[in-house]
Amino acid sequence: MPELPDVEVFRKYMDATSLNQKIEEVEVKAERILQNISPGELTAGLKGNRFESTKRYGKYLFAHLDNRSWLIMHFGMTGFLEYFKELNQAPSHVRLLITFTNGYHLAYDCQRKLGQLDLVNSVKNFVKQRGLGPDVLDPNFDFNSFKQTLSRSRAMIKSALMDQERMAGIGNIYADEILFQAGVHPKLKINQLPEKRLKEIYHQMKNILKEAIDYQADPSKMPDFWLLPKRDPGAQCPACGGEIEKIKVSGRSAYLCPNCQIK
DNA sequence: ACATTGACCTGAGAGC
DNA sequence: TGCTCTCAGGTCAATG
Repeated sequence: MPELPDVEVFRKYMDATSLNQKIEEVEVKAERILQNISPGELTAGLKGNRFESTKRYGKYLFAHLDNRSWLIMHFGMTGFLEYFKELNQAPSHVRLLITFTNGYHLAYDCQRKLGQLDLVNSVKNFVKQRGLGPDVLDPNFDFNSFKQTLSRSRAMIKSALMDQERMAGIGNIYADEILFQAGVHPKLKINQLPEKRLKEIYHQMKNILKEAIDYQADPSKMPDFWLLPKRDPGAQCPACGGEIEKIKVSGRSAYLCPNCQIK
């Protein structure tokens, strides 16, 4: 679930629900989610404070507190946020439960516990220390920067798109969508791609991610010509009607149309 | 440099 | 119904 578009949707959700309310209670239900902080420290850092604003960088969500520190959220494979009133409405795998003084709760749910939570003082330092590349939707990340970060690389294009140190935000399924729309086979090496193809990938990358946000990152709202809602071997290619194929690329499942995405 | 594999975790869904 | 198996949208480390 949580690639750049999903995280952007979570960010907006948090803005719409959880800002400017005093945090009354904090419950850490899975210590393993915490990065460099103890449950006590996290609780102390949140309690009595309010979230004032949010920020997203790649697949990370940051919530600014009025004590000037930032709650960092990464969602792993299965994370999401849920705001609700009654505890019996809580989702199934709550790992952090925040209760506001208005009686509502904000839950960070993460079934597989592969997400991460932390508290830091500076987003800039965090991004730097993590070695994250530019956020893919940053307007400053233009075609030249894109080309630059790929230059002289012999990596497979799909791996490069997903490499958070090159550029931050793209994960397995949006990489597949981008390459499908660009008509590029995921295993092609970067140095096998002429500039024209790279331009097409760049263009699709920006558009697909923006549009996915408009669709609330919900596959059921995405257009018929997208591959994403049809990730299923044997499904029909929305472009040519051929059979969608599933292969492994850098250890992950890649879905593609062997007819439309030539090697 | 880059690909691959397995580990980290838990549970949904498929197949029997 | 219940059991077993496979797989999952991420990242990290070890290995070739």
